[in-house]
Amino acid sequence: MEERKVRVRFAPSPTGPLHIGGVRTCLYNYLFAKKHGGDLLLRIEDTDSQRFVPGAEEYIIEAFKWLGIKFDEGVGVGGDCGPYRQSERRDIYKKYVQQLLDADCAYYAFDTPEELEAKRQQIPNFQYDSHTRLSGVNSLTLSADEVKKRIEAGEKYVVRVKIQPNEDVVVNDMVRGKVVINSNVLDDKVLYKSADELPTYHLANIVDDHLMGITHVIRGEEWLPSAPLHVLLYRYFGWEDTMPQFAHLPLLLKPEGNGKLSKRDGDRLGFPVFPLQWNDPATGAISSGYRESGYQPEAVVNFLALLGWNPGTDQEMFSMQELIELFSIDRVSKSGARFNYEKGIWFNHEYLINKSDEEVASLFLPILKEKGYDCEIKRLTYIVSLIKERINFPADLWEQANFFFEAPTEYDEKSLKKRWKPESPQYLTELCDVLNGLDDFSKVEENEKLVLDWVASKEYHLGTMMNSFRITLVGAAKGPHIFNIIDILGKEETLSRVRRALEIIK
RNA sequence: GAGGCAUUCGUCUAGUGGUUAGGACAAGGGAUUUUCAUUCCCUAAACAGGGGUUCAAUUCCCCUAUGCCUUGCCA
Repeated sequence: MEERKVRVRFAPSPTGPLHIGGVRTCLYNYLFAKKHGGDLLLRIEDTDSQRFVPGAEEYIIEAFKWLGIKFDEGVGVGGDCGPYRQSERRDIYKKYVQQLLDADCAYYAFDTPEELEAKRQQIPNFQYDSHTRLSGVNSLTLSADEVKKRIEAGEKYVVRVKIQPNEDVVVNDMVRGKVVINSNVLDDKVLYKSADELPTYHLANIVDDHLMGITHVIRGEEWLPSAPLHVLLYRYFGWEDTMPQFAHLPLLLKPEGNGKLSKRDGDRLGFPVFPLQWNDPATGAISSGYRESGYQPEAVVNFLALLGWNPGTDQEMFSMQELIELFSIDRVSKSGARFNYEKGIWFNHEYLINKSDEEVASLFLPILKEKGYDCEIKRLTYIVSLIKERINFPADLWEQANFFFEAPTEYDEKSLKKRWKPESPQYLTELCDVLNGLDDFSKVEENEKLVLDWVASKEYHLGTMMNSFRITLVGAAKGPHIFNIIDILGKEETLSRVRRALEIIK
């Protein structure tokens, strides 16, 4: 077989917001494609007309745009293999369904959902397969005329794949190696439903991957059980020579308890499970997103990349470029990964503190405005430089810096108890005079030396002096270097805060 | 029930037929700091169990257990 250009696809179903596990799947596809100089396509698998949710497609596109994952082809970008929305490919699928029917690899079935449900109730382990298909209402048990009559009368039917019994089907998985399954345990899956004239996932998936020249199918482990069916479908179609290689990724598991990560875990534990905030059009419910929660897209990418893959070194911080260079499917782990969102927070912290003060200041500005304050970017950058290391999210900036904008109106009791001494009022009264004598608060080091020397000459207790001073400015025993604080506050505000505190604190 | 996949510190994971089984997050402790935080250092923490194979198994094989996935006219 000649070397084909790598082409992979991400094929979500527009049934709601994109789950974070889907984001990781797409990321791996992207990394794999770029690593090998190939293409990533976006295909929308909307063959279930029942579950279509408006806005989901736009959401998906916006989410990957935010994350810096670019599609080379597909919905939203175009390409030569379109349309890329399965609902727009009805006619294509019909042709291929017919091919399978003609090859005796599929058959019509008229059993109603109710009849099938009844069988499942009555017969333990019932499945539609080579053992049971002859008891069904289908083109294998009905005469050709009868079948024709029913179809022409508009009776609803489905087309099922006719699985050949008792053959070992081999799936060569890039992550798991050789997986062998006997076709006896496979059932005659529905390939096509006349009700909406659409194929099911299995058929559409194989036809599209083939037509779109997909070389590697990288998807979640939940697909592994149906991979043998897919292999068989390639065989029945006669496309085995260009069948893509499969890679089934380990699942993302709940942070605690059992099972795979779900939306509810996020609600319960307080972290997002979606890349962007999602406002459910039907219920009006709002689900939080990584973007709106203040995560940096680079942090999300980095975090997700390491959940199920690692380069085999101790390095943990990776740019997208590095990930592309280092990524390889054989370093993908086989077992499910618990979703450890605390590590995600750590990544966000790292990315935030690695940003320049100016960048972080620009993240702070809108938050500040929301609080009703404005600030010169230069001054804000200065403030940010003092508190940047303390934050995990941009929103934390306010908590760390609010006292720069709002004078304390009350004073933390614990701090007072520990740091406010009987001599504090006198100390501070005298300190005011000293501060008043300073000509420029921006001379941080110089001022500090002057004040410290003064304290030493008076033989005052430095800790009491400075901590009391801090409480009057901040309202508690916390915050960055005090001479930076008064530099930002300015002489007037500094003195007024001290004086006011002296009146209030008894 | 059936089929499949998996199993190294609490979590994400590295790793090897002979290692003090490594790193990170989280946890605990300490140092630094005029406060808080940061930073730095330290500590505790794992090869699911049982059989083989082998001089030697966490590593290879088998069994068991456990977990997960699938079992829809959803994807």
